[in-house]
Amino acid sequence: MKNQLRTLRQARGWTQQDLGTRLAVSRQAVIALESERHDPSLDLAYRIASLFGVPVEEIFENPHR
Amino acid sequence: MKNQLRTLRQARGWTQQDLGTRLAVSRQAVIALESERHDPSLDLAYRIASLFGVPVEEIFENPHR
DNA sequence: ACCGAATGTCAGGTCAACCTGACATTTCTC
DNA sequence: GAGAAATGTCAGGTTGACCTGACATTCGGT
Repeated sequence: MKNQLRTLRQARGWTQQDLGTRLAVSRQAVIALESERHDPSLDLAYRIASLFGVPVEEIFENPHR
Repeated sequence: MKNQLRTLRQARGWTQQDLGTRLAVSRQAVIALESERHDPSLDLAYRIASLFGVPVEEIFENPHR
């Protein structure tokens, strides 16, 4: 699923480890999300959206319409 | 995670099987979601939101912030 | 009260989304 | 160019979100 995670992280000047810590996930999980090998759980998607202060749909593109 | 799935389904007059078919998931998956034993994947959450025509956050309550 | 439809539950399986730890490669800074 | 930091990759493990199939219970219509 296409997403804006790397863009948002870099805009904050955070490392992948920084982001992982703030989201309470591993660095490898951040890599997998940024490289679009994993979709986040809904709960993690909500944590990400809250952290960046934008709606989930602005970070993870809804592939259904 | 608290959600409005049962309310929305019943408002449409659909059975759990009807909803499962429209979402391409099993009837048992619908039961698990309605009874809040499972959170949906982000992709399924998007399918649900698109089916009912409302934002994801209106169906599944964001527990963060 | 009966019957069928709807709902709920249980057992057992698969797979993707997480995890840790280790190592390789790339990029930044001096 | 050397060292450190950041990024990427791999192996192997756990768990929850799905699956099917079977059976039990509850509800609605006649």
